Order: sequence, then structure tokens, then C-alpha cells
Amino acid sequence: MSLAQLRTFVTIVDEGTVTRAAKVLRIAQPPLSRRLRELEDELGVRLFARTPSGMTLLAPGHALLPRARRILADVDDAVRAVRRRED
Amino acid sequence: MSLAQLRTFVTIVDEGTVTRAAKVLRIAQPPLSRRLRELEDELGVRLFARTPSGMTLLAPGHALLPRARRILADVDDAVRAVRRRED
DNA sequence: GGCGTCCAATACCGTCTCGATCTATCCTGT
DNA sequence: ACAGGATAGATCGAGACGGTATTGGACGCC
Repeated sequence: MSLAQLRTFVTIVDEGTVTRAAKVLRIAQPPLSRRLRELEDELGVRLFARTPSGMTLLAPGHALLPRARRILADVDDAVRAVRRRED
Repeated sequence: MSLAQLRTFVTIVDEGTVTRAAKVLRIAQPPLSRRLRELEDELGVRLFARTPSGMTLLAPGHALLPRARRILADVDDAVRAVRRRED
């Protein structure tokens, strides 16, 4: 489990499709698709249902989403907090 | 900022020296030392003071520590929560 | 019914990161 | 002065990661 994987997951949720998420993250679609697959494999869970019009969250995805957002927010907060001390 | 870097940081705090942290993380000491240095460079902050007897936290390190612990705990929690749904 | 579009998944390849090993230097304690 | 332990640097090889090209499936439109 990496922060890149969590960012991948959250961005796909927000954008609705892997292709759009890839554009937002400035990475090609195939690597992002693979990163999601690796996250699912690692968790042993299917996070999304693949539909012709995009990706829709499944139950495990709903369980992960708020936690992923919090982790990413905490990371940003940690970076800011440490840098602030330094001034 | 990666989870590996955060684990590096927390483990060095807990173990007191880079060498002992490296043993715990099952990695050689030089790469771990470098990983810490890269974290400090990335943050633009010195997290530890290097003393002959090991590493002691500086102010930015104290700011980071509780946040790092929480992030790592949240990651573990997220993994467990998602897997639990799957049973 | 066939064509174009949009989606994700797969295959293949180049690059760059990351850890291991070896070496050097510094400091402490005796 | 010497021995032990810690940090730091250089080099090398393996694995991860991203990019391009391509495939396959579903939908809409003419």
C-alpha cells in the first residue's frame, strides 16, 4: 500500500473514469489502470465495478474512501506542519 | 513523501540509531541512512541531530512524529477495514 | 448492420529508483 | 593511541514504474 496507490484510488473516484484520472494525475492511462489493479490485488478486494461508462464504487471501495482521504489530508498536513516550524 | 520514508523516520525514533532501525526494517544501514537524508532534503528540514550515540529528535522531528504515527496507524486500519468487508 | 467513439486491459520496452556491498571518516571510551 | 560503532559516499545490479502501441468490449449514430 503506497500513497501513490491511495491517490490513484481517490482520483478515480472523483473523476469517474481511469482515463480522466490519468489526465489529472499527469500519467498515462495504462500505468494508472495497472496501479489500481495492483492495489486491488494487494488488498484481495475488488474496489470498483468496471462499466462501459466508467468505474463505480463497490462496497470495499466505500469502506476505503473516507480513510484514504483522511490519510492523504494528514500527509499534506504533516508536510505543512514540519515546514512551518522551519521558517 | 512516501510511507517508506515515514516508517523509516518512526523506526529510527523508536530505535535511537539508524543501524538498529535498519535491522528492524530488514534493510542495510546505508540505504536507510540515505532514505532519511532524502526525507530531510525533501522537507527542507533537519529532523534529527546526529550524536555519537545515535540520533536525537530536533524540533521539526517532534512536529512530525505524532503525525507520522497517526498516518501509519490509519494505513493499517484502512487495510484491515477493507479486508474485513471482504470476508 | 456497420462505423466511430469511449472505456479499460494487455504487451512490450526503456529508464530510473532503490537496496547491497565496500570504503572512508568521525567520535567515544579505555 | 587504539578499538568499536555510527554516519556518509561511490558503485553496481535488480526491480519498479511510466510511456507507447494495441486489443477488446460496449454504446450511439448514421
